[in-house]
Amino acid sequence: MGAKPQLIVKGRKFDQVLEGARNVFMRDGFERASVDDIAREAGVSKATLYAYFPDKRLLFLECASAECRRQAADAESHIDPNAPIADVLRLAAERITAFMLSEFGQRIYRVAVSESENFPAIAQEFYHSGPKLVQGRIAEALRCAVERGEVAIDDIPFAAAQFAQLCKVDIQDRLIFAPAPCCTPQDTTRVIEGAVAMFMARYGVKV
Amino acid sequence: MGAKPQLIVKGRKFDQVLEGARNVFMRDGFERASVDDIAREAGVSKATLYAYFPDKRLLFLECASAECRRQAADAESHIDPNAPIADVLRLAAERITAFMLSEFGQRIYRVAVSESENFPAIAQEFYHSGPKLVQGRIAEALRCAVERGEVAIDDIPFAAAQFAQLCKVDIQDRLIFAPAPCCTPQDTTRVIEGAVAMFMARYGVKV
DNA sequence: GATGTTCTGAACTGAGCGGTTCAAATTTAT
DNA sequence: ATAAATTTGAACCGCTCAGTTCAGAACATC
Repeated sequence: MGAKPQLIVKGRKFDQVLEGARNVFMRDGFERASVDDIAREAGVSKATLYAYFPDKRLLFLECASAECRRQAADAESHIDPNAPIADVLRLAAERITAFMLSEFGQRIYRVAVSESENFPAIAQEFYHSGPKLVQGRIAEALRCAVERGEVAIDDIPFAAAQFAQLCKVDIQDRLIFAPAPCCTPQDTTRVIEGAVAMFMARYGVKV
Repeated sequence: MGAKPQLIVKGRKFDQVLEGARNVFMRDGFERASVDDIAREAGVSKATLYAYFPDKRLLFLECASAECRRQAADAESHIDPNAPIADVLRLAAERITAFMLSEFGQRIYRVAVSESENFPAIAQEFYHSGPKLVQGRIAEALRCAVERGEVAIDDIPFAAAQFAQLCKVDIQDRLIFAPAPCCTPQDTTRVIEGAVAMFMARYGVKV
């Protein structure tokens, strides 16, 4: 049989550890997560865990980095640069709101904010593999649309940031601060349509 | 001499305790703040502290509530409902960005997010005495402007939320996630002017 | 099935923290 | 001055948690 792809990981349980840590850290944050809990969740002995990661902080850093990479990979959507810009924006808005509404999106944001002071490196990585990356994608699409003459924009990155921001209207704050059932699909749709309408009103070229 | 205003507080050191707790909680968050630290910061013995607040959580709740009230009081600015709406919005935007950029604004947001899961009541109070309140103020101003025929808006609260959101473009994320020197006054001005321009393009009535 | 590696489980250390206690000291009120 | 209320400091309890240790079991490899 063909040799299985031998990864650089030293032992069998490496991935289990990372997976378990991911769950617990995302659930409880860095401080409240206990190493014993992580070991239990990972189905691994504490000794094994410490064989791989001699320090809780290192384990957290590794997890957070992995999550950021995963997040960036998930954002790898193919944007059709030839579609009408309003459609492209609507699609982007749908992805942004969906991410915010997802369990994963909320948890990672919370953890990133909470630990941004103790782990500034992680905060930066999150920023670049999340908001900044999205902004860049939108900017690319806008650049195409400007060339096609659909929109007139002087500061493209800024306009992209404005649009991304408009997608969060009322959703982000309520998700974080208000109790659970706070964003109906209708709300989301209104935010998305509102964002597109506002953006086109500002930058759209009258036909 | 006239009797000093006797507050309902039982002892002399009550305010000291609250003040010290405020500082430490805002610096370290709930979990990382130690009661011994708070007592030291307040210049008060641990026994005294526990005489007033028999529980760390109660102390935190009291502090957070007080901060929310303070925050709401600070927002008590007089909006001239007869001024042109663009000017009103510009002023509101300046206040919003100034708050975000302030040390206080950043700390309270961070703490609110961090503790929103363990203290949902606090999170809600923060939301209502902060973002929600601001949104309400803007909505009022918009209502006047609609009556004057300066703008045409169907969903006023939503439009207010949109504007408030536009004031945070790129600032909020960078303040939280990126290292310190990240927002020049020029950046801020661009965000404010960009928000007003966009809002007026969408809702302004052509003269 | 022998050998070397990885994993286990459970006990242990040491430190920090929330919360308590109390006799003595200080402040305030009468 | 005296009595009552408040504050102090320091020791103390019980608990949790990060990190260590190690003899032996499970596993992989040849």
